[in-house]
Amino acid sequence: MTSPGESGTSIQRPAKRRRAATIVDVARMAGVSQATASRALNGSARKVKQENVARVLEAAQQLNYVPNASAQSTRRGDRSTIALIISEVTDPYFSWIAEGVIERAELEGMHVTVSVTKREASRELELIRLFRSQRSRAIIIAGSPRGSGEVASEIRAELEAYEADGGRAVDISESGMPFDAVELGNRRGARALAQSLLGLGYLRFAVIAGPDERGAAEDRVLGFREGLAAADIELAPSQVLRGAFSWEGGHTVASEMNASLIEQTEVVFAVNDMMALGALAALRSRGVAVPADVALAGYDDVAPLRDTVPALTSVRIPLKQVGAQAVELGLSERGARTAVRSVESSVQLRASTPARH
Amino acid sequence: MTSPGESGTSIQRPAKRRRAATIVDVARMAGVSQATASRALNGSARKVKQENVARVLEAAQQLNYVPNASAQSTRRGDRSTIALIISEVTDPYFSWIAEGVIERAELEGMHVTVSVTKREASRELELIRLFRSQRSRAIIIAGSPRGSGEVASEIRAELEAYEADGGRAVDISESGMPFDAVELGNRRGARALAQSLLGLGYLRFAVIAGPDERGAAEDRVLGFREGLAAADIELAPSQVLRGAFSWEGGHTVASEMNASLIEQTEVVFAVNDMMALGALAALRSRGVAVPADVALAGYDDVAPLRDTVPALTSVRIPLKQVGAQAVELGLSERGARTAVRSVESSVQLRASTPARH
DNA sequence: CTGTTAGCGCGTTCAG
DNA sequence: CTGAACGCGCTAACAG
Repeated sequence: MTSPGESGTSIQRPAKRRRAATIVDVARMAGVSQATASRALNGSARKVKQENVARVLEAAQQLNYVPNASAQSTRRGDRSTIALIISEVTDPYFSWIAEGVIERAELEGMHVTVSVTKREASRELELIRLFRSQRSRAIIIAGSPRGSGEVASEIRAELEAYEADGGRAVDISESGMPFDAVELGNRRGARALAQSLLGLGYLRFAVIAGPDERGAAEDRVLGFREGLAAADIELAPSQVLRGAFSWEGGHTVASEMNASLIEQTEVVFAVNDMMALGALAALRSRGVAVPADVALAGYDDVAPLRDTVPALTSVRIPLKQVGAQAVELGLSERGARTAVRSVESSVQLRASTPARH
Repeated sequence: MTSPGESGTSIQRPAKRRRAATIVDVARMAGVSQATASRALNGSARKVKQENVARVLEAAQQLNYVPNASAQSTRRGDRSTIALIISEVTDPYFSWIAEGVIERAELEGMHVTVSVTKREASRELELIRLFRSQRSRAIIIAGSPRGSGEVASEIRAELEAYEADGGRAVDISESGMPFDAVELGNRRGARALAQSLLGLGYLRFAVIAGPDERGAAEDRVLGFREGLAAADIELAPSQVLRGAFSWEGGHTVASEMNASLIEQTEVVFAVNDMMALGALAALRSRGVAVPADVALAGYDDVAPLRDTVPALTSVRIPLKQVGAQAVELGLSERGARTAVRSVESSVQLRASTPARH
């Protein structure tokens, strides 16, 4: 909160009109009717005399005319923007999905508006309502925190209403909601990771999981459990630590992790890379060497985080592709049943989980 | 590109009406006039009988009514959303600014729509036009690539037109454009970094800069030069390497960096952290040890990138605060002159630049 | 307190 | 090919 601070050397600003030019102004200036102006500006079916087109375009240029998007879509019933709802902008998991969504949408000539829930279901509900009211073409939701509470069913109802009005909801997750979805294969990926780690000779595990048992991230815990079960290994409750889905979350969990638990653990699996990195930092500052004292694996395999030291074992998800597929679903014709796309993930073994002798 | 893939077990979707309910539907159902319905829904000045309010709300609920945002703003001339234009979503520099913008905007009850230029000026122009047409309350631009070309002046004209129509443009950078701005102190910060490095005993420098001499990042090169000049050290052209503003950019530059140049260099300054990390990875794979063989510094001090090994020296900018201030400017009354806010940055010396002997 | 009427800015019939 | 007139969904005047 700095003070207003008007810089002394700053530039004078030209003061002009206050109201934006409308198509009527353009028409008047061009000396044609408003209808003709409209036709000239957005090549309608009807033809307009070349000369008039030129005059209108000239006038528009002159007046710096831009159509009023609200009025336009009021009239046309437009649905020309895609809404993307994510939990957190600064989390690379979400920003890579966003990248994919934006790129693919642009290819289709659509614009994307990104908004953030901060993992609050109430905010998600509010946003869905907003986009419904804005007549967005599709609403893509990545990482909804909704479990089964009060708000959760309101959200579902809102999305159903949105679809009833002709919108398209696309879920990025594992959820069995009645909407189209892009599945990340979290469960399968985590199972594969567990098996890979077993293959490397690890036998004693701990998991750094999300704050509660809701959401798609929990599928990673589940899958990991299943993978271990194949070797008759179970995860005791004390071996599943919970924290926020962030660097800080992983850091906190690892900082507070019981020393004897660390002692007994050969490898820690954090359900996403950010948490893994937080844990890595915390372990390091506790004097616990990774991977010498304890190995570490993450999930998502987010690009710039790959080259930590030691390099982090993770499960790669083609996040950009996930975003792109969500757009494709959102733009496709809606069938009678929900459509599901899924992507392949792959275990990336690196230095943070060396083979155990 | 996966095939449509309709999952067999997927859920049946309820098919309903196709047109969204309007306020007329609500009014009819409640048995009141459309005007009363409007008043009941958004508590206007006039009072409405309690019973009617209840009937209207009930009907709205029943019909799953949501106001048509376009029609609403067509009528009210609304300006209730803030537009944020950034270069890249996946770059933490921008996503942290976005975080600040979104949080602060939410405090003011405004929504933010984020969009991305991919550093293409033409795309920036298109977006500004879009937001002008959408009557956004303010347009906040972070990291505009605009230099002085053809598009650059079009962009400027577009922004001026936008302001003439009552919008507010806010620039996040160092630019001397006639718009309000949040200054990052790039030049000052880079100068301070140079001086700190000199203080540590470094005498031979190289810089990894942006792809060209446009934009705010170039101020960092300039400031760095100024800092060195104080010790009578100049940066030869061969000591300024240019690459893309990304991990890949830094990686490429460092990969292709002349071996003898590395030999002669004591410390490399990359104009942002992402590039620094890319360079770090490249150097490492070339067998050049950091900081033993060459030291390394970045800029921005972006959060989750701090705990690399070695920890990266950088210049911290309070990015969230920058975003917040941009919102404050965008929402403030416009004065006759452009307003400028500035934030303090601070050099963070870490293991990647140890003191020399 | 309410209903009727008049626009907001635009695209689009329907006559010329 | 063009203009006059209408209506999208909504809010805000104006009369009751």
